Amino acid sequence: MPTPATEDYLKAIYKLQENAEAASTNAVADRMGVSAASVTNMMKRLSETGLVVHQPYQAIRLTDAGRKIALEIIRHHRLLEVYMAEALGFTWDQVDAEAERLEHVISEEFEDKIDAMLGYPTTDPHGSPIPAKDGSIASANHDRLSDMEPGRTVIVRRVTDTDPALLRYLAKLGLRPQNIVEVMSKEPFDGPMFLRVGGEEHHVGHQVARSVLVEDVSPGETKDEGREES
Amino acid sequence: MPTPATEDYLKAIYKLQENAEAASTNAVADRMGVSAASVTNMMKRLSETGLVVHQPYQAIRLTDAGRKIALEIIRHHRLLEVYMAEALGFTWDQVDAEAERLEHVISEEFEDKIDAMLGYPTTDPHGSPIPAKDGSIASANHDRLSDMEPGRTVIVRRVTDTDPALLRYLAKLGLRPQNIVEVMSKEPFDGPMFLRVGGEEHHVGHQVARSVLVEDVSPGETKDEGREES
DNA sequence: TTTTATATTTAGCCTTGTCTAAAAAACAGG
DNA sequence: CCTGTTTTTTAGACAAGGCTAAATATAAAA
Repeated sequence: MPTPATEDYLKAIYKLQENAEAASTNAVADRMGVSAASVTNMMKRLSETGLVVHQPYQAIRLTDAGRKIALEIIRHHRLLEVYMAEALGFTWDQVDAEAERLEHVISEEFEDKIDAMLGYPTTDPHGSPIPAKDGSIASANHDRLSDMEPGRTVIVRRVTDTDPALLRYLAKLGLRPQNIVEVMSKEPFDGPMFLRVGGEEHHVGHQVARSVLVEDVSPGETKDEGREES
Repeated sequence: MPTPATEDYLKAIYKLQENAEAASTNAVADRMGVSAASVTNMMKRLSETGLVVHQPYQAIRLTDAGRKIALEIIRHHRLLEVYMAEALGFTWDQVDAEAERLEHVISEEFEDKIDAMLGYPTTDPHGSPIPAKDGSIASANHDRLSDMEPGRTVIVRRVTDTDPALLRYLAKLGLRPQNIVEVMSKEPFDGPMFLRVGGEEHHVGHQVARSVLVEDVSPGETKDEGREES
């Protein structure tokens, strides 16, 4: 049985890889809020137990065993988020912090009970996919709102930030999964975007728009043919 | 913020004191499943942080600060037990083990939300009182079923064991809080009791009957006047 | 290609929580 | 009041996780 610390490291490495970033010692250290030396030390031990592969000075990779644990924890995390939002009335900015601690201690029965009670949800309140019990996970290839050109109409699919203040701001703007957004205009050099969301118009900064993933539903747009080279 | 281990020690000491037993090093070690040396070591540190008072070779006592933490954790534990039984469909033999881990990680918001959702319950599924937020706790002075004489009619108020197998056995017998029990007969020398519970008759051993706390409701019995010296 | 900057690892230390084995204190019986 | 038993504490070790400071690779720039 892995410790909470082990689970957190594996989760951090998984998320970096998922994000197509190299899981370097520093990247993991940043994400976890620990020193780089602590990461090196932990990687040595996780290598010995066969959860990661780490050659000195090279990127860290998860083994199948390591990935399995990471996905189990992410499953716990996201199911708990849905449960707390749906059943306990938590707001979407509160659920991450709470799930961060609960994810390490719930039993398989607990997981199964809330999963069934929620009707086997496939995404969490932020639109992130919930891994299945067998370790499979849906990987939607969404675009960033910040990359969308003026004139586009999109549906918000996912928000990739966990900062409660940012999430409250996004909720106020209506930038939540399933909501429709029209891109009115966009300033160059990573300037703000001008958006229409549910009848209201807002200017939002580039950093904010970067954390909002969307699906293009503009008239004439065919699914899955957006950014290929042609 | 106390660690889970600290919380567990304080809880164990609290329960011993509640049970009118001296919280000796050995008693705590037994209850926690650790060595006596570990307890001595931990008590030294908890003394330094002002959570217990421990003079070498003497019984351990909780300070006000220590008792406060113990009661907060017990509150978490019992609220979680009620919640899991009521809202998630766990059986009363499963809730203790699960709550044992969750009690250390839920936030105040989580606690408040389930408390409200449950309608501010005052006892857990085993009949144990739930401490209030201010640290007060109802102390009912119940008798042990094993001490009741033939002819008595009692109501089960509480079960003081957490072993799942025992709890399933008690449930099958109908020995659950609020159920009415008639003591038909009782063998001497800690022998078995013959009981009538909800139309059925059962022979139960002394150890089992000891863990069932009851309130005497026999005709002519006046409340709170049972075992005084007269 | 040499220098400089950045990333990573090593070395050494710390705290928490646990253990076993040995020493010491307390208790009980005669 | 001495002696054997039980309880408790001390001493010393260990594993998990974390840190800082110093050493060493690697990458970037001149």
